[in-house]
Amino acid sequence: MRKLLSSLNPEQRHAVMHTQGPVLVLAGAGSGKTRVITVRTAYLMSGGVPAENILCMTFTKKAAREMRERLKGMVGKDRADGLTVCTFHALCVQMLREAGEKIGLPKRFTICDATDQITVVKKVLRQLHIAETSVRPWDAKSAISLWKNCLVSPEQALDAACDDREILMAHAFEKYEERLLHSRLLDFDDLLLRGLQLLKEDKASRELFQNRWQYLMVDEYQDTNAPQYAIIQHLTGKKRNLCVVGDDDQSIYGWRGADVSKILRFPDDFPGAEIVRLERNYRSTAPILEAANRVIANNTTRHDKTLIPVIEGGEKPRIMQCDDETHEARLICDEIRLRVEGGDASFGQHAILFRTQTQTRAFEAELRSRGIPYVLVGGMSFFDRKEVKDVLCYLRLLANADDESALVRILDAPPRGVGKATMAKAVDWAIKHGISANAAFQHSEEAGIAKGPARAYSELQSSLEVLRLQLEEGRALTDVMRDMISAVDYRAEVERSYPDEQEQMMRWNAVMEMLNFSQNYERSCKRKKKKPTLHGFLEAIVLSATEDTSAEDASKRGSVTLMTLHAAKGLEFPRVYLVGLEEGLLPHRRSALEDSIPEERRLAYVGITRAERHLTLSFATTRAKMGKAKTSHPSRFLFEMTGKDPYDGWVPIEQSLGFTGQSS
DNA sequence: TGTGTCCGAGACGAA
DNA sequence: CTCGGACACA
Repeated sequence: MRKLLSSLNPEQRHAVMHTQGPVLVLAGAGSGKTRVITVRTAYLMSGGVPAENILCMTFTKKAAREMRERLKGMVGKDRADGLTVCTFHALCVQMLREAGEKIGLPKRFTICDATDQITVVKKVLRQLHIAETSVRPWDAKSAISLWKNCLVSPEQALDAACDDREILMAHAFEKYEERLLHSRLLDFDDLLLRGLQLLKEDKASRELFQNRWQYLMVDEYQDTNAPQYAIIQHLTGKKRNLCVVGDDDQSIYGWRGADVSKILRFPDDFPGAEIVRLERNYRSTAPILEAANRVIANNTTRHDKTLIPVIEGGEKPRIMQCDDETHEARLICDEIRLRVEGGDASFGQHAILFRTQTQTRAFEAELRSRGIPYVLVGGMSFFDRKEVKDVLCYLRLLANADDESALVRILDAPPRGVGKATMAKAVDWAIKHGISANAAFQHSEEAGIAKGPARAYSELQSSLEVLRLQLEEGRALTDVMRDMISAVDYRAEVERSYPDEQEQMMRWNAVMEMLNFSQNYERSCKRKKKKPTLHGFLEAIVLSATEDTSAEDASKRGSVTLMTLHAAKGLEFPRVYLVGLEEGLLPHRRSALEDSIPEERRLAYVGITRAERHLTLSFATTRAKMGKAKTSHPSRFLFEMTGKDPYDGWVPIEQSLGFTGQSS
């Protein structure tokens, strides 16, 4: 422990050793904020605080995983296992599973993801006779989510609506909530809202959890939104043992209702709070920090601070001009391969960061064709595959027969004689009577559902019912799942949809891979002496808390990391490629309309400050949009960074390859 | 009423 | 290029 403490600077040490009462750590990127949390946790434990009484909260699962890894290294695996290190959402699920019935939550709710939200939104838009051309489902989903994350009710949203579009979306919001309720679904935002409701309304639960988690730590506090903030308030009991760390320059979740002012208000919320500032950057070289400082200085409303480098020397960031996204990917992948083959670096030291998920495609193709190992973070690429989603939806239906959005998805995969006309009738009737579509099928005749489809539907449900009973009797999840796949004849769907035999094989392999997942889940439950349940399995997947991280991390160590800037926050890599620095992409096209250029700038800042030694910024002069090549212009952030026209300062492609630059 | 195919519009970020 | 909706056919 002494060794850990002596590795900190005086300010960090102060924050670590100030264990009683509220502490605010305000600091720039790379100044060791997260280190404060982890060492503080170890310090608390060395002082006799049981691991079970410590709660560390993060915003992304990646950050949670990373933090847990670091803690394992400090206090050992066994003691780290007792700690609660998770995202706000995972925390809420835990609380709700334990005590959700206290606030009247249905016992068997299912969590739904963004795709399901869109499904539900589409349905309510149709119900309200709103054309999808006037209100795009995706936009309505975002608006609803933002409302919920700002603790705005449908009524309040309607009151505050100032144009037709907002009125329509507010109406959709109201219906959306109804539909979710009847499907026994909770979306991600509900997890926070219900978690908060539980803490607020049920005194016993509140005291239970306050007592359990006597020491709270929150990473990236600048990203807390209203429900998360209120959850922290309620969990922090009279003892007020709360330590938050954050940086206003890294606030990148405005679209999720995060409010930077909360970090500034902390001393008012928690009078007597100890405030610690960390200003020295231990992560990056001076030239990289200079670029970061220059960009972020263009934001006007911020705490004026400059990152002070500890590491001296180092090479300047490079700017790379490319013809198009394929060229960009090719150059970067070639360079990575050269570096690794030359013994200069390992694959695991490289990260490729981008603004949008669609940018992954070109990189994945190039990496794969070179046989370079890579890990795609956050994109859930495996779970996004159609066949995997289908299987998951069957599982959801198994867990919750009322789950409408799962039902819609698999009803005709494979076709079984009940199609969308029937489904529409069932849903109409369900909406009219305030019940689920599943319940409406029980009243087929009244709902005007023809005999044939009605029978086909009940055949589906009864074959699922058999499996449900088997689960209740304790049959292993993986076995039930295997039977389910054959009971619904999913193989037929794979064969029907993909005439190409090789593709068929790949798709079917992915389905089989799901069985491995459930087996791993069962195994990890056994390790933790928990009972494996279908609900638990689905939650592990939707929250991506799949405990099989050791395998993932092992492979990651030797792999290039591909991720969005949002996912990259809190992480660091020796060699970073920040790609697609173009107007319309970073800053994103939408940000101009929403008046959120400063947030885009912070996003760029986050990207730059991930780099430890080498930073490469790239832009393409043309980029394919919707299958067509469009001209792109270099990002204003490149201009801000260099103080001159990007075209003037870029490193020619020839030089960016090979080993022309000095290496430190 | 269910299924197959063609065509047209379409992309932000995380849990 | 990739999804989902409309439309034609069974």
